[in-house]
Amino acid sequence: MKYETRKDEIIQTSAILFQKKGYSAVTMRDIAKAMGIKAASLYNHINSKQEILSEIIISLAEQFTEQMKIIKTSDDSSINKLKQVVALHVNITSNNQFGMASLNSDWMHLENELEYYLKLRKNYENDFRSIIEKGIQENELANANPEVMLFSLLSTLRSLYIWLPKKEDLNIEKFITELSTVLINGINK
Amino acid sequence: MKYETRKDEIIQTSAILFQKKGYSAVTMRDIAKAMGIKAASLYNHINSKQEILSEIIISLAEQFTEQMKIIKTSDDSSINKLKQVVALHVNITSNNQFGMASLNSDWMHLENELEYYLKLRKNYENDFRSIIEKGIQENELANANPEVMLFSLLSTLRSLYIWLPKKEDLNIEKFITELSTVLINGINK
DNA sequence: TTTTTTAACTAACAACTGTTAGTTTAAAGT
DNA sequence: ACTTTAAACTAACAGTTGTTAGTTAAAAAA
Repeated sequence: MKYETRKDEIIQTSAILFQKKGYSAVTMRDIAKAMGIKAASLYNHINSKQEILSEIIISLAEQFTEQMKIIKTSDDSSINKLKQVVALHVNITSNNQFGMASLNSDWMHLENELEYYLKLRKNYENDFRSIIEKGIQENELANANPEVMLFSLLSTLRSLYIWLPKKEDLNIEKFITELSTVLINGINK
Repeated sequence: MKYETRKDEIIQTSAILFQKKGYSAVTMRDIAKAMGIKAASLYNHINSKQEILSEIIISLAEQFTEQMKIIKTSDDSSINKLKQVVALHVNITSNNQFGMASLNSDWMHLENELEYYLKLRKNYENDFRSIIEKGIQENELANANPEVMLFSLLSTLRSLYIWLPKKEDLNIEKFITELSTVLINGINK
């Protein structure tokens, strides 16, 4: 069986559609059609369109938060922690190709859960920033503007959902190594 | 006068709204309300909602394409060309904060102009890739995967529209230097 | 002064939106 | 055999959508 429950199937089908056109441009009739049923039938399994979006985004955001907490509290070097963050993004993204598009592009359409999402994101960014700042303090990272570093790293990691699907025959482990190298050592000779 | 024409005012007002909620979630009534007129009055100046999106996106995409052509055909070093590309993105983004959100998030809602937009983007990416590949060939850049380099650089530059507005009192020239340094030399000590 | 143009307005349209109510069918549980 | 549940259906709702038609008032051009 491909899906655990019918609700799960609705959520994953919706994620595919949301990724193509965005949450607002996808109708309940679009989702239903993709599943071969009528729009009203969706409501036997979910309570609202909004709930579908929440389920997609919040579960992903929580995965990031949980894993970041583990990385943050380990006693690895800053560089190693950053490598683990790269691996975290690549792994979650490659397993949730479609949902990551909603996380990045449709979070503002959350209603009840918007505040909670923003809290999770803020915490995540703060943890990320702490790792970088500690690395600079301890002379492990270059003495550059930590905000610029954070921006650059996070932008690349957040865009993975656009790029990973294009590379069908990708060796994930190799890619994590290559990406870490470029992000940490730059592109200079 | 803040706007050259009333049409220009509609386009710039729309860009602000599109940036917050995305093209599909913004209605003609929203745009009209933001301008203090009725939705039907917009049609004295523009032909369709679609036209507003096209005007925002295509003019920006053409700016990138034109400037890239100039950078590409100069006889600078690869590193200097890349620094110029960084400056190009920072400058266009800081002058078109809101429009850049549409360019990055709403291009798929283009209709007649979608094909043209995709052509411009493909050309731009190809030029970018050529600069990187030449840099590697001539031993100016690290011998890493050029696709990963391109992905990393482009992701960061395309996300500028999210970050620049947050830094109100930003020295643009200084930021271009800092960002170039991080992108080219990485974050390692 | 008269005419034309500009740019707003009201009213309405047909299509589409998320969602609800009530019904039907078949499988599962007793 | 009977009852309950799961999951589909049809029909409809009230509100919203982009857009058009026709009108009005004031400014610009003649």
